[in-house]
Amino acid sequence: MDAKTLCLGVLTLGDASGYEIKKHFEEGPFAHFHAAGFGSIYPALNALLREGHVTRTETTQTGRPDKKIYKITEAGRKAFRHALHKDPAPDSYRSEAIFMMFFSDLLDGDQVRHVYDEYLAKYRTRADRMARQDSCSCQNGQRFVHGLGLAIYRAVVSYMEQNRGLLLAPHATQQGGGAASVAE
Amino acid sequence: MDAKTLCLGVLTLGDASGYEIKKHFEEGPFAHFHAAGFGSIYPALNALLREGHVTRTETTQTGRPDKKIYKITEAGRKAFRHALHKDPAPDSYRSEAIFMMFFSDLLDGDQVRHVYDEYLAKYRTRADRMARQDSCSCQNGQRFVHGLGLAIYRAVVSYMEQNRGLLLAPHATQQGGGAASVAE
DNA sequence: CATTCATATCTCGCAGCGATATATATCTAG
DNA sequence: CTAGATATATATCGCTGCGAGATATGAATG
Repeated sequence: MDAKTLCLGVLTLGDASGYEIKKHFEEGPFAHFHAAGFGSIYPALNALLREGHVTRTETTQTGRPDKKIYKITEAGRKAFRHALHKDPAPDSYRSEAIFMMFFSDLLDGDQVRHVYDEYLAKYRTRADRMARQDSCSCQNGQRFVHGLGLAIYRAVVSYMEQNRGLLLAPHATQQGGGAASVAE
Repeated sequence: MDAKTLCLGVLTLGDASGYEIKKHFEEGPFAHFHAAGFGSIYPALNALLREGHVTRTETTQTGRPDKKIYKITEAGRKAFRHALHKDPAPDSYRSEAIFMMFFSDLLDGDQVRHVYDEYLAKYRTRADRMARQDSCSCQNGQRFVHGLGLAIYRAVVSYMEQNRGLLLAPHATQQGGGAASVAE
């Protein structure tokens, strides 16, 4: 699925600028299942404009830089629906943090603890934020995806809490404690 | 984390050819947390050879094409350990299937059912395979990562089974027949 | 008064994914 | 018995697109 299709998808939810589309991929409802950077979004929007799949309105703002609001056209909706009817590419997940934890025996204790703590904190924050967001979205697909994200985040948090001992020294589970043998 | 570091990581687990390294990323213990294609692996191995981080042994096989076995050097181990001490890049997860399910209201029922069924089947298979693999790996980091993968897959399967109704029409599950109201 | 942050658009280089080419032996189907 | 698929094995090429930076400005922070 290319960047154009992703942008069209966001635009079916409402008109937006390139900047807003990016934010959508960072904080929005499917932030957790896809990403896109400026380097893909802006070229994609220009291509969509050329193809007549979106229209562009330039809004002059006082103070702020000018905004270019993109709106999906009927042709765009049709193209998007068409793209959704192809077989989905397989999922791809990549996590450097987990790769590091896999090799925890090659790392010193402080680094493992650091990576573990940061990772758990990040997933806790996300789970909390998602739980608060609730399902303001009325559409079933959106509710389904939101719930799935939440379920995954909770599973990760729960597993990590219960298996901390596997990664971090078998002796002390305390963090404040006095670093007995671990000296640097 | 670049392809070179990923290859070094695999080679700390044992000598391997480029082909075997690829298989490692497809079926091995961290298959689920990273991927790499030939287009990244072979150039990476050549670069590592130039840098002295691996050595290469050409083995002539009868029948099969020649194999080039790569072995990590002391310098390579050091470089790998060094790379593991940098802050990990944030996770990235991309799933076209979930993106599609998000927009399930724009798709016709057959397509949604198709995507849902394929997706659930794939995750069930993976969860089963992982459960069977067990933790033959004695190292803690490997056990931790294996368990985490299993926990995530189980959470996905469980959530999807319980929330099938959100995506697929509330009335009928209609697989074959005329479909009354409640079939399941 | 300086700096950092948030809004906003856009380009460029480099990494790397997917597809393809090449070669061969075995396994499967017609 | 041959045709095609499958598995082993290496390698390159083009296109996509990510990350980093350039550019611009007002508002909040120090």
